[in-house]
Order: sequence, then structure tokens, then C-alpha cells
Amino acid sequence: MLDINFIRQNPDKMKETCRVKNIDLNIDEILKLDKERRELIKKTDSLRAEQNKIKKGEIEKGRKIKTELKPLLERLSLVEKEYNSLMLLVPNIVSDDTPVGPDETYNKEIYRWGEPKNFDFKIKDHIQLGKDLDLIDLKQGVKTSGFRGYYLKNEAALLELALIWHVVLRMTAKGFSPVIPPTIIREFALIGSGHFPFDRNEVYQIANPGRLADGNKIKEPLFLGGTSEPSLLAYFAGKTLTEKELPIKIFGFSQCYRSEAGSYGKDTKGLYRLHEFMKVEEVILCKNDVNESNKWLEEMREISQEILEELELPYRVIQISTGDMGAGKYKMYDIETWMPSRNNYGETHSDSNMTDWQARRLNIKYIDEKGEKRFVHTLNNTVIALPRILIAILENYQRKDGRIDVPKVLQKYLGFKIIPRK
RNA sequence: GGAGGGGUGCGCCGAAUGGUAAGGCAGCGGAUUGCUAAUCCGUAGCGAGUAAAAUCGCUUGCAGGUUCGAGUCCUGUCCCCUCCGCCA
Repeated sequence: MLDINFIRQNPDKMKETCRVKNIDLNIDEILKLDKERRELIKKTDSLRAEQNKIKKGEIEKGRKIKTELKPLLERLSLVEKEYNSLMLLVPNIVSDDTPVGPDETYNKEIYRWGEPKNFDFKIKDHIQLGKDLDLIDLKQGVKTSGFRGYYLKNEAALLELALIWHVVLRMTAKGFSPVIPPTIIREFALIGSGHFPFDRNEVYQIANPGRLADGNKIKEPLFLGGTSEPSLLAYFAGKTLTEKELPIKIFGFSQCYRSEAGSYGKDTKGLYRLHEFMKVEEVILCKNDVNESNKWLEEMREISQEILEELELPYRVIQISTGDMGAGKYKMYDIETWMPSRNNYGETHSDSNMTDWQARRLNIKYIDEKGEKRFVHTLNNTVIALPRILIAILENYQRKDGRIDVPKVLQKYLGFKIIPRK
């Protein structure tokens, strides 16, 4: 969400933003509705003012005002409904240094670390390794859970837990507060984060709506979060913080659920694209100052890079182009980690500055030093996404003898250095 | 899951025969006095409006209905509490 005043004052900039972000939205229609809305408010407010002056017993006078007021209020409610739903689609503006282009081919690689290993034997992918070493059971996973179901077993399960515990300790040491947030969430949290209305199909809805005697469904639907971000942000919804409390640095650990409705036939094998997985996600709330939020964007990116470097996994950093970033994003990086079986880098991290776009939706404010209320800036970044990072570890650390080395930094949690342990 | 009670100005408490949301506490701002503080004044949010004000409107968990007028009456819904049942 953006300030309507900003849209009014910068219609051309907004149209251009929609264009470069591939968003089909009629800005003129919003401005038209805004104008009608304000005219109706003026009329209804003055009628209501008259209505409020009515004394006891002046029934006829009241009825006359009501006759005039009712159609205006009905029209206003219609206009506001339409206006509000369009306002939810208004994208955030983008940073000046964001590459402009319609799709991911315009993304820009800005950094690369580590050399993909040259194997002097025929490598296996994580699916084969998982089968051979009894680490991953996809067959039974599908039987139990359906398409994209999986079991992680033995050392793979331990490795996943070790990775989580490792990054939890790292993040805590860096001053982020750990949170285990709810994953069953209400609609407002997903509207607030910006996942709705854009990606509604990708989110699982749960809690069957109840039925009245007449058969109408009425109960409030609930959803399974695809990341802990909406849940972490919603913690602050409707709150007014003080500048002293900022920045707020937290990280959440949760199971994440994705319907992958738009991905049929894509990445159908292995652990790359799943309906449920565990992820550690960091969120920062800071002052309404783009220099400051951009600084945090870089800092979060560096934390992710540091963790990959500790794990000795080659990666590259991509700056995402306008056409490939979500509506709410101001600036965005992805990190891709080397996955030998793909003979390529695969996306493992996503780092975004949302400026005040989410804060407006969720009404998260703070009182600045001058005593004025302002919306915070929000940011989110992947600390580690499981089991995608497991793919990278299993494949990059595989040995000629079919076993797998454990990254040095994780050995202390596991108590063994090679999979299978013996 | 069953029975009952409740939700009042972004914090806590709390009043209002269907007649236009008192009051107190906390916090914040200011004044004054100075001994771990007291006293006094101001201060809800959102929207329309304005150069800024003034001013007007809306908001009693949320959505709708009845009415000239709803915190109050009606319907639905969300949440909290008590008891019973079930339960990791």
C-alpha cells in the first residue's frame, strides 16, 4: 500500500512502476474513485452534521435527511470497497539501482563466491544419494503425503536439525531475537505482508468454513503460512512503537506450506520444490529512512553469505529486476547456491526491502524524535531454507566412495564427520 | 464438543431509562515546586478539510439490520473467562 497523496501527486511515476513490474493496474481508475470518494464524504459528512443537530421529536426532519443520506452512503460504501481493493494492488516504487526489465533474464549477478568443485568421478544427485544412504524416502513420502511428499531420515534428519540449531545460535549472537511464530494465520496477516491478494493460489486455506442452518458458509477461513514473514510482521500489527525500540531484529523458525499451484510440472523430482519445509527467516523493522533500510538489506544479505561461506558452499548473489520482483518490493536480492546435479546455481535465499509498503497495510507505526507518527520500514530475508540447502550439502560434499562428508562447522553438533556414520 | 458470562477512545480500570461516548490510572508533552517525589494544565485513533489552524464526520471486538437517532434492540462472526467433556 502506498499513500494516496503520493499516488495523486505522482501518477506518471506510478504508471511507470506498474509497467516495469508487469502489473496490470489502472492508476487513473484509482484517482477517479478517490475523487468520487472524497466528494461523497464531503456530502455525507455535512448531512450527518445536520442529522446530529436533530432534537427529540423532530422525526419528520430526520426522515427527510435520511432519505437524502441513504443512497449517498450506499454509493460511498460501494466506491470505498472498490477503492480499497484497488489500493491493495498498488505496487511499491523501486530503487533507482534496480535493473529494469520484464522478467528474470534482466536480473543481474553482482557477486560470486567459491569455486564449484571438480569431481573426478561420476556424481550422484541428492535423490540417488538419499536412496543409497537411506536418507530420503520420496516414494513413501508420496504415498503418505501425496505429490511432492518426502521423508527425511537418519543423518539427513540430523543434518537438517543441526543446520537449524547452527543458524539459530548465529542469529542470536548477532542480536536477533528468536521467535517460533504461528503458522496457522488469519487473512489480515497475508494481506498485510502482501502475499494477498497477489499470490492467493499459492497459499493453503484450512479450517472448513462452518455452515448455518440455511447452508450458508460463514466461518472465518484460516491459512497456512508459506513463510514465517507474515506471522512475524503481524506480531506488530496496529502497534505504535517508539523510535528507541527500533530497529527490531527478529528471526522466526517454522514449517512453511506452499501449494505450488502455479508450478505444475516444474522441479518435480527431489527436494527442490516441496509443499512443506522448514525455514529460518529474519525480519527487521526500522526507521522510515530508505538509507537506513537499505543498509539493513545489505547487512542481512551479508549474514546469509557468511553462513554459506561457513558451510563452504559456492554461491552467487543476484539483484532482482523490476519484472521479477513482487509488487511490494523496493529492492531485492536472491542468493543462489551451487547444486552439482543441476550443474547450476539454485535459489536458496531471498532478501527484500519493502520500505513502508507492508507497514501501511499492517498499520505499524513509531513515534519519531520530533513526536510525529510515521510508518516503519520492514525487511525480510532467508537465513536458511531447508531442505533446499540440504541438496547443496549432500551433493557438494559427496565422495568417491559414495559417502558424504559433513561440513566442518556442523560436525560439533552432530558428533560425526561422515555420512553414513559408523 | 456442551452450558454459562463477557469485550467501551491503538495500555489498564470503568460509567452511560434507545437521545448524540462521564470519570480515574498509566504513558507522553508542558508549567511549577525541589530531595528517591508531589501538584497543576494539556493529551485517543482514523477520515474530510486547511499553508497551518479552525471546523465537521466516523470509530464502544468485527460485519450487517431495525430506527429520525444504537454502546444499548435484532442477526451473524471473532476473541476472552468459568465449568463440563476430550486431549499431546
